[in-house]
Amino acid sequence: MPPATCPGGLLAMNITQHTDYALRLLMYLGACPERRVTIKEVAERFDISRSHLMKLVTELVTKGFVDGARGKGGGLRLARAATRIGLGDVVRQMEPSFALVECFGSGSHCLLDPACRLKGALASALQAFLSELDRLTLADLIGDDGRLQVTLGVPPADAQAPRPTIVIRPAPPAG
Amino acid sequence: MPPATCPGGLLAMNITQHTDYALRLLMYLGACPERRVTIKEVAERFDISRSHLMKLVTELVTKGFVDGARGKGGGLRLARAATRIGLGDVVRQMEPSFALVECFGSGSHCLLDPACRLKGALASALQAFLSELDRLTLADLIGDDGRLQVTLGVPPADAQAPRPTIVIRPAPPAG
DNA sequence: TCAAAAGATGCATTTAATATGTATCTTAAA
DNA sequence: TTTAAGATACATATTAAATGCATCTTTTGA
Repeated sequence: MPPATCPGGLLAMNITQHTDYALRLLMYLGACPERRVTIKEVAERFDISRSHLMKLVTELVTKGFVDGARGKGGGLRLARAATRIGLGDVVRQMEPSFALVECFGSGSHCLLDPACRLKGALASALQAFLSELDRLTLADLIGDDGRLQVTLGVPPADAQAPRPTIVIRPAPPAG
Repeated sequence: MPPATCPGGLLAMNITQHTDYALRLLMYLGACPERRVTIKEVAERFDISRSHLMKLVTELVTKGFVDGARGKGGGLRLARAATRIGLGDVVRQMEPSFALVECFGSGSHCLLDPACRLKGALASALQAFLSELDRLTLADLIGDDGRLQVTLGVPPADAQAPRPTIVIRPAPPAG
């Protein structure tokens, strides 16, 4: 008799820092919709490596969440309005294993196998998880009271990126 | 200004093989409630290493799901009826990061921080996940039609462990 | 009381996923 | 045509998960 293992194992349910940062980046971009934000800026703000963030950005661009522009004056911005970016979609796209849940729905052969009631149970729980996220969009995370901008430390909407050529620093960096 | 990171990162939502096997083991034990099952038997049946399974068993015993007996004639069985083992509880106990969700409920300081609306959103989604699992017990996974026994390849209820050493055991102390 | 069967414990190793870093290339605006 | 940006590719480091091995303890039954 073959071992009673389930082919392919169970659900690899996993929200990694990858998705974590993806959502934060989207929040950051949504918090300053009037300009393009550079990867460098976000990397410093989030205190993660630029190259690391770069991969994430590339992925978000590929998947249609972010619009990136190269060259001088380039940078990132949301590819569409924050109200049209569903949290469930982001998670599903960033964590490929989550998208697999769909195949557990009706019609899957695994539900017919009594040993796979376990899979079915976990799959429906995962559906509940995603459904809850589907109720929210990026706009819900951002809010409209400007408090997120303060927390993230993004410059207010009217202050353009201050890039003075002649800098006078009265207080030397005490570090 | 300090980096806009969230202390402790986000939720590390993660169902590992650890929990996977834990649930399967419990299903196996629930499928043959009339006898003690040895770790060796289950390890062979699931085709995983004995030592690996051993650690899992120790944990399940510590957490009160499994009753293990040492010595000759020892083995494992469920610590209580399958109807009284909730799937949500198992997941919460086996994946410590899941239990942390509770602290995101009302009263947590993080919900007051607008930047942490993200945490709140994920936390409520995770609650939905666990609530869905809370609706089921181990008994629901096992069923009562004996099909799981066939799938797992456990001996049927009336056929005692075939160890023909010419032992005549009229009524083994089932407690 | 001793031997064998079982679980318990501790540690070392392997493996795989994540995360990070470096270098180079491409694009586009000033 | 220089410079500021993102894109790509590859190498490395870090960490968690999984596995394996050796040894100890408990308990039963001969």
